[in-house]
Amino acid sequence: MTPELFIAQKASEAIKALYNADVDAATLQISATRKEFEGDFTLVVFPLLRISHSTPDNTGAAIGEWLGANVPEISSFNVVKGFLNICLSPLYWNEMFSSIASDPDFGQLPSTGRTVMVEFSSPNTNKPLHLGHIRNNLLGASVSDLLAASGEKVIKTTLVNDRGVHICKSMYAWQQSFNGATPESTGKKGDHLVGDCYVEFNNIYNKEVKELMAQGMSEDDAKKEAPSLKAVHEMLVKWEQGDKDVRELWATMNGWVFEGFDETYRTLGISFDKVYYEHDTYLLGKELVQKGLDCGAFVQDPDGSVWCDLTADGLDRKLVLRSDGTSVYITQDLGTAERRFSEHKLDSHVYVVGNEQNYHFQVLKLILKKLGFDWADQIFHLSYGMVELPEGKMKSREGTVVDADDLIQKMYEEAKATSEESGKLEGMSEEEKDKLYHMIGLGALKYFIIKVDPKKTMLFNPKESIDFNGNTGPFIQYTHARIRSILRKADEKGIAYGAATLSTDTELSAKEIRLIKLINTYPQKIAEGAAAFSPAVIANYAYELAKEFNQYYHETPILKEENQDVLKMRLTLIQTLASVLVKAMKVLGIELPERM
RNA sequence: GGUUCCGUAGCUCAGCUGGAUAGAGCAACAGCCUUCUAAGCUGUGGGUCGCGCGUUCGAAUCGCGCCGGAAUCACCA
Repeated sequence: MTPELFIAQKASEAIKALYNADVDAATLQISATRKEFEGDFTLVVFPLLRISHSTPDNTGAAIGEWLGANVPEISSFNVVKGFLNICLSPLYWNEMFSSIASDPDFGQLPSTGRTVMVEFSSPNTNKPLHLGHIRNNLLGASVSDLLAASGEKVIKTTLVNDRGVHICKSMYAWQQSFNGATPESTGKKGDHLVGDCYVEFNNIYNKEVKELMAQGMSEDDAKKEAPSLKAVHEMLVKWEQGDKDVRELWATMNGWVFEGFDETYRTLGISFDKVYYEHDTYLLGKELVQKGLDCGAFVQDPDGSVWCDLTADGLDRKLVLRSDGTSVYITQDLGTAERRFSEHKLDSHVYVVGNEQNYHFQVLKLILKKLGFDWADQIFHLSYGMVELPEGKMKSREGTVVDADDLIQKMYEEAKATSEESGKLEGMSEEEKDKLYHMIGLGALKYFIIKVDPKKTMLFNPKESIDFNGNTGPFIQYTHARIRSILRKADEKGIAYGAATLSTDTELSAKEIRLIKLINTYPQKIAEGAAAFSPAVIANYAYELAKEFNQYYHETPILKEENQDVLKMRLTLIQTLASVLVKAMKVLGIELPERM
């Protein structure tokens, strides 16, 4: 039980005894006492005045006195302007601390028995990953871990958009201008090579359009009549017909991209439990169109196209089947959702997709509801904002796109430079150092992105590289390294510590109680973060924890302590702190080093 | 025009299930390494929480209306 709940229950009893009124403990407002006042938790008494028919001060004092007299865990209280500040006894904190320290599963919430699928990443196979994809991937991976920590069974998945015009464009350009180039022959990562093809296609196309216009064609016509575009559409038709040559090239080039993506995923520490490919799923959903017509949710126009009318919900009419009988994007999404819920017996499904698709998901949910699926309400669109540069949006046309691989490499190099400058890594092997630089570089990048509320547009300034000081990943990594360093020294001296060594009457300082209180809120933070699908909650919590430790570190020379009980308590405290930091950062996909 | 989201210090961001004097980091300035790691710590300056009205004992937080910004509203995905 949390201390807040404990106090609320006791306060509820107090109100019953004093005023003979029944108040639900859950409705009482208990919060951590602000630093400048004395106390651990504060009960706001204003809402109780209607019951007490007295002044805030008198009501607070009356409840405080009752609590002091009847609850042994409450050692003292004071009332300031309608706020009842309550101090819990040292024994209470000692016992709480010891129970946290001895619980290896602390922070893992009990199983809910629910299964939730998280779809994220879902890349197109014509371009390498960029900064926007990184935000998607990091959010998806960490929200998955967050949900798992909150007791859900999580299935991580991605839907690879491996078919369509975009990949045909790359294929066409490759045939025209790349003379059989392969990742091996060029030494290029596969996704980058295919990305170059895509860029090349646009060059070819634009040149053709210009030429046609020079011959007197209007811009609109030229854009439609460019031979390269026609060739690409032919290619797409051939692909749909299963043409052997086209399919072969398609498979080869997609293969290159997948190899490239895999490498980036591996570096980022990202994996999936199940991968869907669009060429397998793009025909799904057509039977739902019939179902919609049958139940009257959809209507068919004279030209044969099928629509869902959402004007009553403040939206527009939405096409679900073209007049030629082929399906559109949303048709497929309807079908895949239905299949996933039935195949995996899902209780819920989270889609990590950028906010440019807010409308799409709004429509998707509504249509599924109209089709009578009761799980439609269990679909959540984790919508995240764009990553912008100081000069605005990233634009591939202007070459301002921040490439994922480049950025990761840059972070590695900066971590290396900073580490070497500090000169603390003597005696570490080159291999270990290399691993550490990756850990720090990635830690900085991941934390930088995850600490921001997902739904907000965030700014990335490539010139002012990501910081390693302050509210950053490396700061938390550094904090962990410091703690491990102290514990190593304690081990060398043969000092035993850990939950089993604790004695319950060891005196705790105010700072230590603060730390314990903060550690104790970790499970609540996990629950809160999971409910909001926001790993940012955990990131900012971890920072708070690390900062609190660093202050403690400076005012308390831990190893100089002579009282053995106090020494053990302190070592156990920082050990527990380190383990919570590790857990919290693991949710964010950030590793913590032993040294740095 | 419809829908959704954002607006907090010079900059990047927390805080938002209503509570006490709105917090961090960066940048600026001033201190602290013979001490368990200075990627740290301490201090100073910096705010009309976009604006207004309302609800309330109490509003950055909730409601309504403006203003500013973003995304989206394809027989594209």
